[in-house]
Amino acid sequence: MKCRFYLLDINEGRWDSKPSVQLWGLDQKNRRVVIVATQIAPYFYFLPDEKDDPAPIREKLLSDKSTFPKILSADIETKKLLGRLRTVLRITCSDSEVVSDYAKKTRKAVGRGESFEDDLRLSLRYIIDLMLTPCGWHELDVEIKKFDGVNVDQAYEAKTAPRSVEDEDTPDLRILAFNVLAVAERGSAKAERDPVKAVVAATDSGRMRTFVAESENDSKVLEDFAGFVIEYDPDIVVGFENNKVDWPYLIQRGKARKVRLAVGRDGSDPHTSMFGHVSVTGRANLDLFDVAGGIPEIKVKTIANMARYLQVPSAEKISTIEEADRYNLWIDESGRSKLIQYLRANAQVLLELAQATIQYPMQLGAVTGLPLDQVMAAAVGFRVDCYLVRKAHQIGELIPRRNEQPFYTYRGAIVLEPQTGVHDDIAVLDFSSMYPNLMMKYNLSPDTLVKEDEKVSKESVFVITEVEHRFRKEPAGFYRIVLSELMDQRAIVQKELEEIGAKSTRYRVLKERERAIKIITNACYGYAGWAGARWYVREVAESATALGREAITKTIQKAEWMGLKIIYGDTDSIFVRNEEKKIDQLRKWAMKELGLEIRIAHEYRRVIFTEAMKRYAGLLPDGRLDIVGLEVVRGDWSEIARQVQEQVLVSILRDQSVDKAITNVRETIRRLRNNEVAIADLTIRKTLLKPIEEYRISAPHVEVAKKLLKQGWDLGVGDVVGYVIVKGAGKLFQKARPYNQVKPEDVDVEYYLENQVKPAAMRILERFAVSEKQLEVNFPAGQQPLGVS
DNA sequence: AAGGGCGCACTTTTGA
DNA sequence: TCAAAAGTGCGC
Repeated sequence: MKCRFYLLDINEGRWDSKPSVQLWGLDQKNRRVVIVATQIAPYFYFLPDEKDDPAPIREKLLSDKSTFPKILSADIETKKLLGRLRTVLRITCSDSEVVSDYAKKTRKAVGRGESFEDDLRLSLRYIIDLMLTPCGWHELDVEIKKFDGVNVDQAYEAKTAPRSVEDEDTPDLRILAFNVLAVAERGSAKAERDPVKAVVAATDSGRMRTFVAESENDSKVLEDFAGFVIEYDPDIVVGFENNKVDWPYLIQRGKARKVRLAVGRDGSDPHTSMFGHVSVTGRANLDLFDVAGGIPEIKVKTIANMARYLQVPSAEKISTIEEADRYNLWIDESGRSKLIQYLRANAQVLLELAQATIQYPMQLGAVTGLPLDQVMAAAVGFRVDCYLVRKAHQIGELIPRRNEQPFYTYRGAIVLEPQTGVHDDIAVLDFSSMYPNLMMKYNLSPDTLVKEDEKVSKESVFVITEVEHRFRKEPAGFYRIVLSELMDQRAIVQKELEEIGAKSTRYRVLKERERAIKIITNACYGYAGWAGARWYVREVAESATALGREAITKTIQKAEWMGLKIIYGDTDSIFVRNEEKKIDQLRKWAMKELGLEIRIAHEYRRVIFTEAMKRYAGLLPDGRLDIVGLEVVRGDWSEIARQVQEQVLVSILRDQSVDKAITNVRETIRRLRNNEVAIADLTIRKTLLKPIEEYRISAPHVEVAKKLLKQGWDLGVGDVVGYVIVKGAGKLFQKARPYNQVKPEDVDVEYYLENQVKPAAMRILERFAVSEKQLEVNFPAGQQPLGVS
């Protein structure tokens, strides 16, 4: 019988002592299904040295039963290595576990030659071999089977290989959001010591369950929560930092209490898997923290900030309770109910956040080929990697291993010195997808790169000026193939988007697909220059930036020759006077001469530059401010400094009043001096970018982190440390305190005045001949003329 | 178990 | 006292 199913999760295992993969998903009747495929042959490729004949090697491997008892077959095939046809042995094994070991032993037995694709896991192997689409539909012939302990509506055994089919439907997925509460008198709760106090789960069917521990024994909470997951049987499980915090905590508590959290659809426990994420078999466990990570507008990644940014229905109901306050709330009866309310509100918001954002991970999964639960946990490089692995397989390219490579830096893009001051009516022009287009146009690719000593005719190659790298014009290189396909896909999506209404579900799906395609497209340049990439070729990235520099330089020359004054430029953009005719002419020229499309990214009614590159603020036609690079948009400045700078920018750009700006700054200074500014607005946040012990200097956030560690808090790489500067003698790092351990009267007001508020305000005001003295309250307000550009 | 790239501004510490 | 180094987070 036929089965059409939507692929939600995939895992590998053994079935009847054979390697197998399980495909978990939903069918068209919205039944939860699992399909077990056992007709799978794990394999790897062996590429003999060019001097060696593959046939005797084949015989040798097949006959050596003591070393290779699990080799099923060795077939001589033709594959490509960087575009060149090569004869390889495809060595098929009866067990996926031996693949990488056999690859090593083969290299040893033969003495020379290379192995390929022995590093691909069986589930990934299966996905790419059959071109399966995570979060997409598939069809195959199946036979109904009964599998013990598997909790689905229908289980099948695969009779044929599944094939991906076009289907616009998105099945009705059940979502469960959860969060876990554990408290400690001092510092972070530790799973080996502090039991779980409560778990709250909310479902998209409108159910909300609160499991509270009646005593120190949390066995029942764990059992009840697991029971609820199994009962509701969600397809998607979400939380916030659930990969790093909630699941690991529950898993460890489960071990301590000997309670099994058999929440997988096959009855298995949640377990840590690829990219440090937690996998729940048969479901997609998703961490909304990773989703927030992909939204740069959300500066401090918290549930509340994410909810506010996305404006989910319950965003207003959410509050924040500091981890440090939870213990005291818990031991008090009314505090406890407040805490439970907080958890419930969080769970509800998490659910809504999942509903609001789930399409993007789904589309990113479908585009890259990474399963839904892995795709957001994977860094950008690994998403590109997975996409390229699929495409390589498709065109018969051997997939190189990711290995440690020497690392070279190379020259990047051009940034222009800005014309300092205020400018009216400015257009920002940029090249659309500059690097991808240049990579395609000049066929920049690992397989088209001509080696230094190689002789080729001049006409057959592109020579990249300055860096002198050469790339064959024909045939199309790997990156050209991949990028063209991505660009084409995006164009198709964009065309359909234009045709359908903005309110339909389909529109939202396509919008997210477009975003996913764009992200992968734009990441290819960086990927090519990343030493950890499978297709790392410095020359490709180096040539792309060289061509980029050439393109923008030529454009600047042309613009200036046309009489268009350049105010500023960075990488692929130039800021010019908004003169429609000339801009139009420049666009036509760029299309013809450079083969690049120039678009007007946006227009500014006014824009202000300091002397610094990459820092400016512009007034958009609708009255909003576009603030770039300045303290306002930096997360490592106090809120008070950012606010004061934003007010200055608003006064100057929108109201065109320096006086008003000065008045605002004075008011902030007054509030500071009067201790009227909340500690939260004085907190400075910095991320720990490496292990504490590796820091060579004493920085404030590092010292505070050490202090917190001593107090029993868990802190490590990637965590953000919030601190406040207090009065006292010594270096700054000696005066930094954890933000929640500071009393208002201890704040070092002078520091905030001199090192936060004034510098942030003066950065802008000094352009208008305002002196620091004028910011002090006792100085009379004078008439300040607007600075001229 | 998990780095896309380089260019730049800016603050604070370090060490001569 | 001061330049260099360390460190962070941004722009594109």
